[in-house]
Amino acid sequence: MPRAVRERQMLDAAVRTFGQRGYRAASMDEIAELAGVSKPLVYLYLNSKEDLFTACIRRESAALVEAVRDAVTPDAPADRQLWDGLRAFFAHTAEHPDAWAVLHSQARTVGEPFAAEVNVMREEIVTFVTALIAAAARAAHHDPSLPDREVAGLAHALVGAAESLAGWANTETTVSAHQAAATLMNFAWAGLGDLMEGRPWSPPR
Amino acid sequence: MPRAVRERQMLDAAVRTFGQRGYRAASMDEIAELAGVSKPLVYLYLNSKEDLFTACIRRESAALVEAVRDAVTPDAPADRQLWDGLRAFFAHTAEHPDAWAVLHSQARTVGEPFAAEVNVMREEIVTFVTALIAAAARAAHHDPSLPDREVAGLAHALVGAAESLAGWANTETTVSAHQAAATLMNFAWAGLGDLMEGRPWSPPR
Amino acid sequence: MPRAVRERQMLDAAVRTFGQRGYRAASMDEIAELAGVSKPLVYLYLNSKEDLFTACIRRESAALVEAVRDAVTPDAPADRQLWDGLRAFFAHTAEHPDAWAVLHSQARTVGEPFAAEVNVMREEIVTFVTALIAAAARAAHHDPSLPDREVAGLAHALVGAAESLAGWANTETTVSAHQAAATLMNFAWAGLGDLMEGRPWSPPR
Amino acid sequence: MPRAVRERQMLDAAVRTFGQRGYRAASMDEIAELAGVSKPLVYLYLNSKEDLFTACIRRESAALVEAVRDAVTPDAPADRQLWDGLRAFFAHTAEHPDAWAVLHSQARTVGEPFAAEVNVMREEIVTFVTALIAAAARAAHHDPSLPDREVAGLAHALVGAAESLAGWANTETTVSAHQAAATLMNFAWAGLGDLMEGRPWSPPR
DNA sequence: AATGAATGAGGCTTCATTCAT
DNA sequence: AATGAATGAAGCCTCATTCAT
Repeated sequence: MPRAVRERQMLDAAVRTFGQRGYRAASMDEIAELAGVSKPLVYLYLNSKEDLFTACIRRESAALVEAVRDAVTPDAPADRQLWDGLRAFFAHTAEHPDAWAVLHSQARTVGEPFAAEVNVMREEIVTFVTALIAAAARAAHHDPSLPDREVAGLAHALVGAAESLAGWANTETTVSAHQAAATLMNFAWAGLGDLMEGRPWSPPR
Repeated sequence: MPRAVRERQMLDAAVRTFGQRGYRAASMDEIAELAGVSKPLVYLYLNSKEDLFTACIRRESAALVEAVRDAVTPDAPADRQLWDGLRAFFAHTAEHPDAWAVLHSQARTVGEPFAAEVNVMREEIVTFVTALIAAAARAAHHDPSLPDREVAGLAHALVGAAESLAGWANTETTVSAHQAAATLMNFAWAGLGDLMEGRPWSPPR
Repeated sequence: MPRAVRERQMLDAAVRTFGQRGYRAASMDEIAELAGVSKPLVYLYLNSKEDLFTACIRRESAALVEAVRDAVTPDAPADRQLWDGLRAFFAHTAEHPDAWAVLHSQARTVGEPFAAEVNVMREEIVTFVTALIAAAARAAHHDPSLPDREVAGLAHALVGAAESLAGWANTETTVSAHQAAATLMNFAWAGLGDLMEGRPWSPPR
Repeated sequence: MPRAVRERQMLDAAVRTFGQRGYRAASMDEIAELAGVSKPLVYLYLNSKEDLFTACIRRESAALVEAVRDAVTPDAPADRQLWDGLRAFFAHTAEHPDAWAVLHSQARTVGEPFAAEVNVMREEIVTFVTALIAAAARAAHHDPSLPDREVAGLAHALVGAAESLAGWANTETTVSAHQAAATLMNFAWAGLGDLMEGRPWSPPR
């Protein structure tokens, strides 16, 4: 069996185990067994538990970013981009709950090297959202645009809300990616103030 | 030294260790040493690692809820209640970063009993926020108010955004509780749409 | 409360705990709690776990020997003495199962000092039975009596059978001390050979 | 070194250690060292202290039963079968004193699961002896044979006497298996009554 | 290309025992 | 006469990792 295939099997097993048990509680024994190979082979291909975990983070980070990026049309209006990206995000995390657990819950609780690894991706997304908000603000009004720090804070809030809703949507099995995205757009774009007045946000087109 | 005092020392040490290392990586040896007692005494007073962790969760949950509750004036307008509560929340999490790590990051990644323990508190807060939103909606417009599921989703998004910003404010040491709360009110109450148009939310009074 | 009374309570608790759990598995904590006193008091009165166990063995040895001795009439015929002694033995062990467990099962499995302690009593009984058999043999036939070694072996076999039956009678709750003693007299006095021929032993008088 | 060999070494060491120290006092460290392996290997092959002890009991039970069974000729007269079986029993227990200690002394004092384990074998032997006695009784006299309960009691007494004599023969190093068996046949078959009259049992053939 | 065999190190937990009052 | 507070030592068990084949 070619090396690339074996390696993918191992990563699959590792993501599943790390996602369900956590980094410390996951044992190399369990991962090797789930992958259907002997433990020494795991070490031969992936070096150590730390390296294996890092490999999981990298692969799943890339997959998630790619899923979101593929869904967004670069030149569309800001709320449209957000709407498309969020739907892709919720759909991907719902389809790969263990991968999402690795990225969101596990990697950030283990310690610096891994938290940093996952933050690379997170900041990438935050930067994307920051740019989106800034562009929309510039397009909408002429006056002094929002201060940078403020925009960064808003982007963080938006991303945090999305992450939180991803967990909620995974728990409440009746909530679809579409619904989660709609809720978040309402919340983030229209704002509670407008919603109170009966002015919800509505999907473009 | 009286039992109650010793017990508090142990819990302090445990919260700090669990918060920084995580449940699995924290060793009872380290906790005992940090508390300045021998390991058997920890077991005599707190039974087991699981019980110790549970005791940490309970104590810190109660402390956080109390801090928020004390800051909110029950009959004030909704946005005022939110504004006060958020400032208290960000202030408390900033002052007790290890406690916040235990509640937010660690407890939810270890397994069911602990996640459930912390979710009790979380749901308490979500319920409070849900009621706040629902009341504001009823007060503001005459039409049939927002559907329950929708309101719950909004509350989850708001709480999630707050949790996420707490982490951000802890990382970026220059962000104060006041600023974090202002950012979130802008985001959540005014909404990005209004912000784009130059209509930020401003603190009541 | 006078010291003698307290001490008896402690020994009662110790016999019960040692009998049920075994020497190693019994904890001083459990014994102290069962006795209704604090642990330091147990140490003040009885010095150490070893000493406590030794005290249990001595007390229960003496009680068992006394029960048997009191039941036997010194000048009665040999089989009558045996019959009376066995009934007393089975009755006592049935009434004090924990004490019997300490003497028979626990003390002999812990290690030399304790096994020796209980063997003092055992040899006392074996010696008594040996003398009984020897006397009976001398009284019955004129010729060269049985060799000493042989008589000692028989006494050991008899005592061993009795000990084993005591366990059996304690397990099978329907077997009374009287029945156990009758079974053993049949077995030991008449012998299987005679029993096969329909010549059982029958109680004197 | 192949697994089967290592496993036997471990069981040998375990039987010796458990037999001499008892279940609780025996440490896995000591067993591993005596077996010449590291502790984790013991756990890898035998799972836990409990499982290791159970494995010891099973192996030694089987060995003892096999030794006795191999020595008995199925269709021989009852006293001949008993005589052969007892010699094999005393010879085996004398050759494997630690194994005998595990089965007789240790396993029965630790707690239910183990006592039950060893009782399986014991009952097997008692059943065999019971059948032997019953057959002999039927063959010998025409009258209604002995009641079942009575026969079971006799078998228990016989087995108990044998067990006890095994300990005695192991202690008194000058007593051979042959002598022990002869003593017991005298005692059990002829009975003290006959012996008093100078009518000992004598070996068949 | 792959594995059966093996271990050093470390973690959770318990227990007999003492000290200061 | 009695105890609340405290610990050194030791035991069971698991795990990441390597070697020889």
